[in-house]
Amino acid sequence: MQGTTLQTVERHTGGAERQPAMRPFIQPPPQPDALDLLEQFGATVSVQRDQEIHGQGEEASSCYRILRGCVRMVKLMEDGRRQIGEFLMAGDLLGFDALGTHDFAAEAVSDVVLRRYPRRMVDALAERNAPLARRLRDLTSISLRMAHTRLLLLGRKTASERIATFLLEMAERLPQTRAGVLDMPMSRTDMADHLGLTIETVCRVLAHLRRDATINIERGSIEIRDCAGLQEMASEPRH
Amino acid sequence: MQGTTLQTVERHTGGAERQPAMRPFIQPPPQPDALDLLEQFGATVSVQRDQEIHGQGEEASSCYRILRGCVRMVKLMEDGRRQIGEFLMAGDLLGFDALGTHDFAAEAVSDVVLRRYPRRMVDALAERNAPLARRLRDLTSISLRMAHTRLLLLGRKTASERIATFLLEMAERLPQTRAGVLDMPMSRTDMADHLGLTIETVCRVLAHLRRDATINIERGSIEIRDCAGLQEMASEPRH
DNA sequence: CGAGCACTTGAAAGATTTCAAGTCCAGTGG
DNA sequence: CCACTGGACTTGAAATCTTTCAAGTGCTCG
Repeated sequence: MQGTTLQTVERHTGGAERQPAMRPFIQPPPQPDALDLLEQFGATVSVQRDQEIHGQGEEASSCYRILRGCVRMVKLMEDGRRQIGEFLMAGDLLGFDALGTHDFAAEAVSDVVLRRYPRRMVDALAERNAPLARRLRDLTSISLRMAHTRLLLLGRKTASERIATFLLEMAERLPQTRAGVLDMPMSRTDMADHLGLTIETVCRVLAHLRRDATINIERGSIEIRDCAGLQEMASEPRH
Repeated sequence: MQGTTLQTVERHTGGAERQPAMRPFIQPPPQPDALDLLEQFGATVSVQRDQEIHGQGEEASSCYRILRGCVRMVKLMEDGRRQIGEFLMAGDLLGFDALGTHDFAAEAVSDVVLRRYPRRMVDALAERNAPLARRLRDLTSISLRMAHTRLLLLGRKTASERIATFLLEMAERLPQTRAGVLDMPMSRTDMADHLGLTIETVCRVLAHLRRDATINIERGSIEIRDCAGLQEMASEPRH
């Protein structure tokens, strides 16, 4: 299904392979994880920037763990309007919450390395392993919670609130080389399609934040200079 | 937690109780369902219109099956902005996809009868029963799929498209007394908060559809007269 | 060095919201 | 029984936020 875009780098047989050593801030989870069971069925694959990992509506025959890079989950309308459900980063899981087919297409925002597991195996193992089954359910619940949070953002927040919320979320999820400096792998268009805005509105709000000295904008990265200001602007929902 | 708003009508001990006989169009699922296991731990409760079933962020100690009536899932912001994640109808399940705490508050749109199950039991049974565990995971995946569909609606669809999509969705989910006539238990405000619009915009779009003879509006119900027209207007995403 | 693409910025247009009246109905009390 | 009140719903007009349309900048790649 997704064969042409994926280049199998290594067909793995041994134990759990961890993150590449180059990014020391991405720690493997120290605790044992029910998902570790899957490791023996994993294969490491590379996907180039803008290549599709799987299509929308495609049968969910694999799921993935992202080892490196950034992935966008994309839904398209007939006329080209696009919604990015979420961005996935190194360490995130992809497709474990699918039900038969993928709700979104998955595309590489940057060059991506991921570990692929056959869904057939995942389901078979879960059938006989209650902790794994539980873990998978919780994983899906976590995705659901994130989607619910985003409903409020898209339904009720203003453009500035959306941008502020997004920046804070990225600050939590992205590896920060220097304090407050976020590598932003996605384009302005991607941000816009994630936040339900146009690219121009994204630019304008970011420009406004820059003039405020709330953030600093550089090529491919954004520095958060006034985190508290952003938090105020984000209008988080009642806890 | 949710004690004061819920009135326990019956503490049940026997087998699966089905829908009340008054609404013949709500059929109990004929196939056996892994969830039937829970039935012996269920209790039937009634909740009056506008009463809370559980609060937002509250510990998810129970889950429910809706036997009768309509429930809204609500998220509030500090300043009162409100997002309704979804409406749940007779036959729908509530809280089975929660993770520790409820993402939304659940409120009765109309008088509601539901069957309550202790989550502790649900989890305990799932631990020892793989089909049930699988069923619960699939349930959560279904919720997630619906949320993902709604992200596109809120992020990218116009007001008319949102209304058309909503009406068609209700047409599929609501019991229809007469062909094409939908009992709409929720207020315009509820619809607006579900669709990320204002009440005025909802009214205006509905009025426009009425002038078009696409729908007919009555007290508490809407008749769909041109389903194909609505489908065209809804701009469904690529399949 | 030129082309192309991502990004920015300004100005005008437009969709939706906000503000303001009304209407309609159900329930209440005289 | 009927007027009254309040809430849900409608509708119009003005305001506003965001988008659309247009240009222009700057960087990267060939």
